[in-house]
Amino acid sequence: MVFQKRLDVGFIGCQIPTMPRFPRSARGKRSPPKKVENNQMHPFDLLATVAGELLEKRESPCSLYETAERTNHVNSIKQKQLDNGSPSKSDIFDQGSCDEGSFVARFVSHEERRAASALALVKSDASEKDGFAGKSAQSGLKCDLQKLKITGSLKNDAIGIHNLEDPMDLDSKAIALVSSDSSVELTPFVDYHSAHSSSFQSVKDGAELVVDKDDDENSSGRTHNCAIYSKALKPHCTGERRVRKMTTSNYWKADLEAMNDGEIWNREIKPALRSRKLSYTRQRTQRSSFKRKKLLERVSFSASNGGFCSQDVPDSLVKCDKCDTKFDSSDPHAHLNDAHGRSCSTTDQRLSYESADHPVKLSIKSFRVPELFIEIPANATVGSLKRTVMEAVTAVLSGGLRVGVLLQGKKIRDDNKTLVQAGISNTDKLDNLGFTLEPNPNRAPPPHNSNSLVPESPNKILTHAAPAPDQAAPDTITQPPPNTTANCTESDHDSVHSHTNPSSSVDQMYDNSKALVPILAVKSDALSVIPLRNSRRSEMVRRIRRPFSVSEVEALVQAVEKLGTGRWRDVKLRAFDSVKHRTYVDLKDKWKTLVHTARISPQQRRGEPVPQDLLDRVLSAHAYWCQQQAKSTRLAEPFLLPA
DNA sequence: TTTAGGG
DNA sequence: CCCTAAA
Repeated sequence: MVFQKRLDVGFIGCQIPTMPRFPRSARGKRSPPKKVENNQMHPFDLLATVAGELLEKRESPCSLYETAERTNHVNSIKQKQLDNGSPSKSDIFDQGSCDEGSFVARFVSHEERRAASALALVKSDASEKDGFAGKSAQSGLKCDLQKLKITGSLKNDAIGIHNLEDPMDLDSKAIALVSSDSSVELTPFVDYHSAHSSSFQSVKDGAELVVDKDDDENSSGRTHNCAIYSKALKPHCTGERRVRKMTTSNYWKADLEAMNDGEIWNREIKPALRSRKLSYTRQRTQRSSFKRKKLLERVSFSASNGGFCSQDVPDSLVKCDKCDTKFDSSDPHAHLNDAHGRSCSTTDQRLSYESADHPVKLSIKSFRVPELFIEIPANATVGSLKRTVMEAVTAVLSGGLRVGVLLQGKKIRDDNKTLVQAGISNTDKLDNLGFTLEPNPNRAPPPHNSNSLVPESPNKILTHAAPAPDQAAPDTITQPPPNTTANCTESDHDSVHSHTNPSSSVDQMYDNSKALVPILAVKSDALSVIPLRNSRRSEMVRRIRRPFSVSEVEALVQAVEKLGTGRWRDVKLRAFDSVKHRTYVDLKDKWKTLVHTARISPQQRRGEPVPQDLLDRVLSAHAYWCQQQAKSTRLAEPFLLPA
């Protein structure tokens, strides 16, 4: 059985200037690299990367050069999406509401309107005391928020967000471009947040999420989750129409639930929402994932209803002082300006820039991933099919991609053309602007977890379905949404290639084998760039979590009762010899947790409950073998015994 | 490679 | 689950 499908990826919005102009050398340094943890994150990486590239180019002419000197004056950035009719509704952030280092993410839903969401990011750096000090000094930890407005264009159905942060602000904040790969690069950003706690609260209609100051990662991560799954990873085919009608939060929640039968939601997200404190394990797990998601979100949220907007704002609307960029926050139409008082972005889509000096703003509604060629036994389970598809997608996305730019169906190959020359700066043509993700012919897909992937050609991935999925291992997040393949066929060409942004520079970046992800650097004032594809990194994938089933526990207990607690290799061979994903270390760890579980009250236990009798056996066996171990130790080293 | 433990 | 020092 062969499947050949195209998957739609993401929803990315970006704004790019018609001409690149920011020297990388001027960017800040990057943070130490970290490993990637979930292979399923690759798509995110990819998207984040692409978005990052695009975003990198979005600095407005006016902001680029002043960035350096102004950097210290800006301490926070705030993005807001204003509700169409009631902007005040989304005005939950104000300077006083956020402590230093706070991170605010929120989603605003429009019940009636289709969807709009926004991510408000607020950050401040304690180390930056300069210009910011003036305002923040008195309030101590309060951060000076740059009010950025985002006006969601509700005309369209697409879920979208206009990312209207003032380019200037971004610059000032120092956008760090990092490899999505290495969570590391994210460090500046992430660490910053992790240093603070964040609360996660749902507002009123439940469609609004606020992540404020706190162990960010969790909360923000959750938030990002939606970004990732709903806008990036989730294939369009799931039903764009349906999606559009959902509020952002509902959307991602539903999305998560849909995928893997809600496993992610139930096991990861929901619990997280319920409890602010996650086990270290979970935190770690989510951390890296969310970091990436967070990055992606930063950029992807700029996507709007597939719209593209740009407009000049009268200087009178802008009050620009040397240190702060200000604009009327009450105005539903965001007006951002740079130090020169020039408006850098707004929401009116009617106007467009024709001049090469003006930035071209666009949003990428979605990316079409390269065609996948999958071969899987007819008797394979749906679950395995899902995994297979996911693996294929992951392999493709992580294997190196290029971005192709299509204008009115024609591929723009000349990377050196300016957007103006290519006709991309013309608003009218933007509707016909599209982006595609293409396998990078120069890069073979990286080794993957599943040995089932076999790159066939630059455009195809031949996937051999893994044998029968092991029943003990529940499918997890590596699976794509259930309806992925089913609906993919429907994905209309338009939705895939429609609006997007043009950027001849994108290709160049990929040519350089560098992928960038924009993040708001906490400390560095400059932009940092980190190569995405660390040859090695892609290989380092954190294993997926596979909770032990009761039967597995039973087998483990039985084996340990027989062999003892110090012979994990034997236990493995005895009881889990055929279960490849359970290593002796896993068994040892599981035993450890079992012992712990058996010692705590039932109320404190989480996850699938383990029969008490089993736990009793665990305790007795553990006690017995510890005693045996002690005895043998005593015999071996009698002199070490206490008198 | 295995164990043993901390993270 | 990950990471690692030790064995």
